[in-house]
Amino acid sequence: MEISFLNELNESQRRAVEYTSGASLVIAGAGSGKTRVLTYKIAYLLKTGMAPSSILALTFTNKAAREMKERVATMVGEKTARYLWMGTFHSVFSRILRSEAELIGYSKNFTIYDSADSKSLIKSIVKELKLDDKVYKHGFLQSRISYAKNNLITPDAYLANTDLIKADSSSRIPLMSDIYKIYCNRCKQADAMDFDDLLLQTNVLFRNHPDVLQKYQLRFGYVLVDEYQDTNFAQYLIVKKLAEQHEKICVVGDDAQSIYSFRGANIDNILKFKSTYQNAQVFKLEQNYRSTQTIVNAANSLIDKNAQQIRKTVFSEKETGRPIKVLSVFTDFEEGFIVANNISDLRFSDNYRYQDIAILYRTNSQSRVMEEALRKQSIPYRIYGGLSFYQRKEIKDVIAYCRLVCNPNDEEALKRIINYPARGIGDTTVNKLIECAQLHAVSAWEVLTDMLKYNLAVNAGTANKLAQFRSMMEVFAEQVSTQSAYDLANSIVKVSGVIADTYTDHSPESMSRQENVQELLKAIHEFCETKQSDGEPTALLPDFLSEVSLLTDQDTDKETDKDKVTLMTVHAAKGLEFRAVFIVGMEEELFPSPFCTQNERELEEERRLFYVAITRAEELCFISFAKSRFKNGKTNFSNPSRFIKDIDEQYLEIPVEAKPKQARISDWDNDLETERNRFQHSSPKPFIKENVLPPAPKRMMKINNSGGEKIMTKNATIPTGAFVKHGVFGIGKVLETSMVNGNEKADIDFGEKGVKSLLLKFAKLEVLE
DNA sequence: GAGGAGCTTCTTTTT
DNA sequence: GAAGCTCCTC
Repeated sequence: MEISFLNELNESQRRAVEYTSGASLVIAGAGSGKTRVLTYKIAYLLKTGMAPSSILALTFTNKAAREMKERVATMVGEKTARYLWMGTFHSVFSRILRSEAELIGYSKNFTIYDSADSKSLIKSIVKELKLDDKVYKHGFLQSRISYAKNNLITPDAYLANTDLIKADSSSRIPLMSDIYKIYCNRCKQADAMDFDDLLLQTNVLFRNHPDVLQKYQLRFGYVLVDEYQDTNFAQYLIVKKLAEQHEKICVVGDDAQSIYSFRGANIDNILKFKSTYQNAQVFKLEQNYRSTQTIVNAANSLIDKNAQQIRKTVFSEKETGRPIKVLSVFTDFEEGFIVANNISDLRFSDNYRYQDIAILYRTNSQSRVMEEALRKQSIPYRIYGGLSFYQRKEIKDVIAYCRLVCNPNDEEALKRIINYPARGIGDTTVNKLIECAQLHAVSAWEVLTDMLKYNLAVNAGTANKLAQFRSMMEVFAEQVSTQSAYDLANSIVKVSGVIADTYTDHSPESMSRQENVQELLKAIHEFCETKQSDGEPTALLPDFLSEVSLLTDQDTDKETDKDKVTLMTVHAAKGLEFRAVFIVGMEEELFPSPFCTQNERELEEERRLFYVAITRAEELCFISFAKSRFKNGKTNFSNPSRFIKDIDEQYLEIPVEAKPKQARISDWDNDLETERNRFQHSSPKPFIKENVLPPAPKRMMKINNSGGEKIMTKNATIPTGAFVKHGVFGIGKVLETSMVNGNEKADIDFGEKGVKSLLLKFAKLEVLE
């Protein structure tokens, strides 16, 4: 059959698209047209006679799914495309779980706990068990539970696993397995699944109900998976089971862009695909259509340092392009300033629009300095990540009401709103309520429905308040199946008093809370309208909730954000591309993250992360590092990231003094001094002001600021014999002071670190009185 | 039980 | 620097 759109593909892309007779793995280098292959393959399957409802295409983000659906729709028509099973793992399988929920002991309207809900539940369990929350840290417990679920280890299997039990007792958390078990029971009791459950319970469903598995095996004639390198064991197994019979499966990914192991992603899934599917065909897409040769080659030279990888030769036939510019700066403030300057330059002399430019960083907390610098220079920007719309307090409050109305057993929702707005039901009462519920092995709501029966020990006044709350919720609950989602949500915010609570004053904060609540109502309204125009029955509140719980920040993207610079983490940037990219904060202790330098495997993942960052750039890439950075309330000194050295120098433009030599600390101090001199002389204007410095702690006298302006005073002279504190060398004793070219110099004994000669003008010293 | 002051801790990436 | 927590007062 001649299908004309295949001519729009290169040879290897075309071969990957046309192979549909068995399992296939498409290794798609960065920028090699991965999404193109997926969409064309789906179009090809449709053109060759497959029904759209037989095609299952799984992605990791809603955005990727939406974009792919749109692209398929332009090729085969919207009418066909809408019947495709296309979405994230979590959304597709939550849909399947809802229709099969009763089989595994959940109800159709089960709640999805987000990670804040999980965290809160874990905290209360630790508290109820009267454990020390400094030993049993909720973050660690949460990741441990997530790890277990991702690897399909049930609480019983956990208990039987001697390795895990040993690890827990050596981490001094021997009760970990109990917490895990209680956590699962509580979720079940609340009729709630957390994110990991959506995958775990799907596996449970398929394992315990072979007929159900078979139904879906027959339904899905072809399975496609995007970003396969990011799948975890639970996802791997779901996919494997679904494709077991026919092996009509195509996975697409790039092992070099595997950056989600912290979420359980297992790079082995892609590395060992060929042994899972014996007859699998492998296609490699190696031509990069995105970036200049320099950027591709630089990225190749970096990733070459990783041992774990599927070797491939990514190449570009675009122009050579300019080298990657390395910017060495003194402070994080200067970094922001320089980046902002460069952005203005690009805009005026190289004709870049703001939307062509992105600033990428390792951690969200780095966005603040960048933001300030951009604002000072009136550069429009848009920050992705951080606190998303659905994580704001007022939004979570309203959603919690909705959740409780749809699922009265939802304990986390109940805890959140039982006393919001304040109605005199305090912590003591809530604790009693939950304790009582645990005692009788029922949900907290169940206790509320019959406080006498369960012997809830509260006084009459409190009992009355609880009863009032209960009847309010019952009135809402009665309307769940009759009122539209919008009408019900509207009466909830009015009757519950949430709206009134946001109108208490006229502060900007409460104004913005009002706006947000209105915005949410608008979103529910739009949701109902869309369903209606699709000819579906009236959208109910549970319908809205099932969609909203899997939305993320990126999905609330407004199209009104036109010409703005993009600020995001490198993780969030995966899959995106920009003409110019600034990768900031390329420092040790930051990128690679100090949590990931323990072993080679983690370090390689960080290197892949840097690889992802570089390959976002089409034309220009800038890498910057600061020698000092304000972090967690204090200034830290750091060295350039080891990863900069991993890039072949021929693709870099490095300022002389920033050449990464063996960064010995004693050399570093000299570098700092050179740098400070350079900075003082070349800086266009001093933008580091006194007030950006952290306040000097009591009993300490500040000798110097960090560069721009001299604030040293005569009486700041250090007496011989005084003890001083230095950011890098620690505490030392002043041996001698002298004047060098009009500058005061001190010889200081730092003990193990040796005796250093420092110019007081430059060295950041605190005198310990 | 509510709300605020002051202390401590803790820092990664997210469907 | 910010969020979370505890303790204190009303």
